[in-house]
Amino acid sequence: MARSLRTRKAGAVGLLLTENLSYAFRDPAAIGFLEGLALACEDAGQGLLLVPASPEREDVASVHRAGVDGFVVYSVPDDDPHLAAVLERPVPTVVCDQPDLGNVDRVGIDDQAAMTELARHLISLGHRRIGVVCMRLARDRNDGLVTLDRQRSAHFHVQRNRISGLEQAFAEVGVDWSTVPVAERFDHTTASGASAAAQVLERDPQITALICTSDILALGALGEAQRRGLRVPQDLTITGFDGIREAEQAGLTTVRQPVLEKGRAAGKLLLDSGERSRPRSVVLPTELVVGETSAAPRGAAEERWFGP
Amino acid sequence: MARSLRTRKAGAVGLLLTENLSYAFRDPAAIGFLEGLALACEDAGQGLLLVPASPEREDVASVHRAGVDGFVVYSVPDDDPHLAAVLERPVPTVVCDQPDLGNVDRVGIDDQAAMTELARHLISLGHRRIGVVCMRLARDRNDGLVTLDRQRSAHFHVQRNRISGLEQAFAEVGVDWSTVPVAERFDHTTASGASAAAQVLERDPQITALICTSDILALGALGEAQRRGLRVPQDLTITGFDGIREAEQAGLTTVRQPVLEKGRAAGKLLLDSGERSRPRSVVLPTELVVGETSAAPRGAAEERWFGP
DNA sequence: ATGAAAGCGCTAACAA
DNA sequence: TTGTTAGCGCTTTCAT
Repeated sequence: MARSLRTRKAGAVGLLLTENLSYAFRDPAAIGFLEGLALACEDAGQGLLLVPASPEREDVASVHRAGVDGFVVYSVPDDDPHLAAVLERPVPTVVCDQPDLGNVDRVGIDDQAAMTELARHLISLGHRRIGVVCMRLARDRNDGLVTLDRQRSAHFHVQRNRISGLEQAFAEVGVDWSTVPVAERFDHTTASGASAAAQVLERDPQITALICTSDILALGALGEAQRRGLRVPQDLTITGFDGIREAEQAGLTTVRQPVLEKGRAAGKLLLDSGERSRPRSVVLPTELVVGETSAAPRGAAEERWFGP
Repeated sequence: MARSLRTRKAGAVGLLLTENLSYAFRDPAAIGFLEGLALACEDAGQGLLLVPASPEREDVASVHRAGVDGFVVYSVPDDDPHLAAVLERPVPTVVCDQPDLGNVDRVGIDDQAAMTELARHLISLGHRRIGVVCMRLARDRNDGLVTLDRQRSAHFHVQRNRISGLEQAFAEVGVDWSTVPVAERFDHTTASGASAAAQVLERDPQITALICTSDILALGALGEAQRRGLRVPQDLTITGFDGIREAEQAGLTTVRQPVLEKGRAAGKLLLDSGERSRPRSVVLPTELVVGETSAAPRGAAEERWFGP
């Protein structure tokens, strides 16, 4: 410690993720991101400190005491006190999946464009009546249907942009977004996906497509559909987001994002000592993956045969 | 840093694993262990520092400079300089899957007994002519068949004990261990499992069972068997070790060990401030999982019908 | 060359 | 209560 104090080097990178620590090893997308970040760290001979910052606790001390030379901030709400604490520290920082803060390096994808592309795929199949299952939108727990206002003021950049990408695409074909049921879940688990899917289907049993903002949620929704005797994709189209291995195995229609590269890019940006003149921004490409869980709704298929 | 220096508390636990850092997020068994460790850390409000210590580098500095209140050492060779460096530091330490060092806390399983149980299962099925695929046995790379001497002087406690459990069980039914081909691989990947399986099968095409010391290796061996047109288990029995999800999905016969509990136990032991009088040792239970990749060899089956 | 001393930024103990 | 000071263990600098 004395050495670090004197040399002003800790030899480690801090990772802030506003989840329980163990989440980093439970969520496949997070694991991929961390593998990439770890790759960058090992190349530079740096350690990787997972900073505890559970969403419940307001305990910012862990950020202050973290012995690190810089921070990577991964997918936290933009009003998170831990994030504010990180930005107060005079060390380089890279934020991931965050809005542009103006003065720090950024890595991310174009969530809105990616979701718009997915929406257009569904629209071209004929879907007009849809439902949405999304992750936590703010720091408070709100396991239920979401008002328009809450959607638009969501503090998670990723969720806000994915939903707004959907809204935009569906607005182009005349869908009134205020009629679209959106169910939010605090915990990112397949159980959440299942219960949220159930909630949306109860609200509007006529939907032909259920769009989930993550693969984990979509896999849960898939289970719920099966439980209800709904065939996918004949009776219901279900889509995810992320492109995790489990989704691929399930044949899920989803958006693939390069999670490992995202982590590696964040690490490189942080550890690349030079070029710290102005904030850099890395936007990685995404890819629509059309699997076996999306198809034309039955009504649309009939329309094609019998005319409108 | 100054705070940590003054209070003599870093607020973090160090994890030493002699692999590239990113391995922690690539190997399912390691991920499970880390999830458990992270659970223990988050309960105590502690961070988790992954200390870089690649097997190639002899760079012990990362251990010295790590700002941590204690170390968990996971599956390193017993002669690893990083381990020695950890033991020199005056902080509590818990070793995992290591031989009894006498003066530090330990968490592990009974590898030898677990492997003996697996061996007895195979023996009862009638297997006598076998081959083995194992992980790295020492710090040097030796991708090839292993001499008896190298097996016995292996520096990885886990591998040494698993192999010796096999030897012991098969010796009881008259198998001369020096005739059993054992292939070692430095990298722990399915590709390694495949190439090692190929090497063993080329050395002795008559073997009826291929015992792998990890599920990852076994999954690779499964692929190699398929490539060679060998049906599993009719033509060849293949077994693994660990009980990872992927193994379960493949129906692999294996030994399940509670990796998450192992991590959690290590963390609890380290963070449990009291009771530091004498070194504690936690041995967790294992369970033989008989899947669909083990069956009686064809010769044995015929013997049963036609008599010896 | 080798050795002594200052100081990194904070906290804990002590003094007022 | 509030204010002051010594010192955590190392490195770096400066003097011998």
